[in-house]
Amino acid sequence: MLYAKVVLGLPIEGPFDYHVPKESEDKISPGARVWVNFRNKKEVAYVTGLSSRTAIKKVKDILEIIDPEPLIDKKMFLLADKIAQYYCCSLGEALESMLPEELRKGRKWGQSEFSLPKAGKFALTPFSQRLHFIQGAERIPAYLREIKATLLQKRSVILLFSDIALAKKTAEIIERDSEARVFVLFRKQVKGLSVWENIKKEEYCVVVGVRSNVFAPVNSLGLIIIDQENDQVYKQEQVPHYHAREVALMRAEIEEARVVLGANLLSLESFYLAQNNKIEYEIIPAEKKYPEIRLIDPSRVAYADRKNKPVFSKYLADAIYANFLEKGRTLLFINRKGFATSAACHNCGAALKCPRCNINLVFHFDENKLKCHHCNFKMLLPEICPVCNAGYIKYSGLGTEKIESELSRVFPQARIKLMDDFKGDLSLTDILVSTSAVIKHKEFNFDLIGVLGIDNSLNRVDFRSAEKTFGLLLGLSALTTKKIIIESSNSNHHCFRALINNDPSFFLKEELKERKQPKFPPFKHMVLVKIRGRNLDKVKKASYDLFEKLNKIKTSSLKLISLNPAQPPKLRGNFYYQILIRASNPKAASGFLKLHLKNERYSGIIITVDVDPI
DNA sequence: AGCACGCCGACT
DNA sequence: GTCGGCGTGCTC
Repeated sequence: MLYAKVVLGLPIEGPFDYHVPKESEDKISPGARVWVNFRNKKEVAYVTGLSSRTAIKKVKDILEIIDPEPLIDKKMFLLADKIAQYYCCSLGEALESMLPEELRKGRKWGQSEFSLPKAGKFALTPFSQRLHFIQGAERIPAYLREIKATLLQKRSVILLFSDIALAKKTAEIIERDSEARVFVLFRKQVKGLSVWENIKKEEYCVVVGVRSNVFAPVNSLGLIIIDQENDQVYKQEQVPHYHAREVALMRAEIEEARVVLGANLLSLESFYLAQNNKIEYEIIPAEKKYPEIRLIDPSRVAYADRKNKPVFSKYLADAIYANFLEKGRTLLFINRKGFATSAACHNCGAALKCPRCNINLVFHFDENKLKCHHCNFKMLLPEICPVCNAGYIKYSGLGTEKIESELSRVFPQARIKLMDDFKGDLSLTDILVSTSAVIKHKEFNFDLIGVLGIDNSLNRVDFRSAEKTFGLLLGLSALTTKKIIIESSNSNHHCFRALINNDPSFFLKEELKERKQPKFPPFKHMVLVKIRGRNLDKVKKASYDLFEKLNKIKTSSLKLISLNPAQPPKLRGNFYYQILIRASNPKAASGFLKLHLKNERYSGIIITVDVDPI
């Protein structure tokens, strides 16, 4: 008798034993997909091993073997295993996240006639030589250089970009520059499976795509390049919540490949990695002239219109008008999305921070209190600002929505457009009003950029708010060679000091210092246990119960920090609570959670784990 | 995750 | 008496 051990793409660990029918014994191998009957449903399963015995009494038969040859090789298993351990998911879930949709649904694929050359043994290179960081706007030539060197060794290259359009555009450039086959691969692509098959057939090639392309089925992987690696899109929103950068490092370790991380501004994670491993990072100097940056404190200057709500300062209004008279083009940037979460003094602009965590406090209407979402610190809303002893604290969020109509009122002669209904021709526009969507348009060139409400972005309840804000400002600075006027009451913030001096590395150094004391990433890891359900009382009860239970278990692998309603607390009919955990070692923390969440069952409640949440 | 089994309340 | 609510446990 022969039994197969299989795993499924479900949040249950397994493996499960199935009987291999006599006539199929020589047709099955580990790594193949099979159809099985699992709890009365026909499901795709992945064979992890074979055995002549089983401890299970009622074993079902395998219904059908899908792959005559293994689909998943040893390296894929190793990678899936690392992902499952790090991101606290089952092996089956990790495996499924690596495969294209069609294969997960049991579709057959054309086996490759290509057989790998005798596993070429690559020299074991130390970690620091396998990693390379590139900071600066003109990164493509550096990528081409790295790609060329890798192809020369007849090894494959995987490139990840933050969006599909950029991936396609760069694929064309690479195609022109090199002789190797270049593929574009992404999920939900027409004929995606055939592209996937073709990649498998190539001895070595270049594959360009977005996040999931980190799993491209190339042979002899030599290099993974992640462009704009600080972008949040590399984090997957569904289980398993993997980050392509982390997976790239895992895969590179298995396949002895190099990793190149590029960005206008490196992520704090990468910067920390570089510092810890004493890796010099390559800084590419910009060719464009850097604009003059001017900071205006909106609490200390006159406004364009005193009667109405202050929308923008007189200084900025005058500059826009002067620019208009000279037929210059203005961009007015408003970070519309980042609003109304912090409490700040209306006089001095200071945001109220948690004395323990140094992050912004959140105002809760129901209790009229300020709370820290990290450690549960609470305080009553003070009437007087503790920084300037005057003014009054306001729940912030200026009326930015009305910017466009305000502009039309102040400048009736100007042609004003919103980015949303912008139709590609900048020449007919005097003033463009936009959110961060404008940053993608690297071809834009303004004579003046006004930045409004950036303090809302800086004061957000998120330890990454400064990093995100600086990234935003850096992106804006590439859209002009002349002048940027920023309204902010935080003129001393390292974010602006770095911007004025065009020194991103200064920002990274300062930001790293800020994160050290509160043990924020990249110093420690965060883990979020999310509890969701349709009934708020049940979710609440289950959450408190779970928090208590986890808190009672003695462990050094993690520290429970807080239990709070999630942001947002209600989504698509479900209520969300979350337990925030700090850990030095995500693998150990995941192991702990897997072990102890296994027996935690609450009716109508679903618990998921997000390691390194964004 | 999703589904079956099972034990207590309102009903033709 | 039974239909059906959801709490609990299991999936080879």
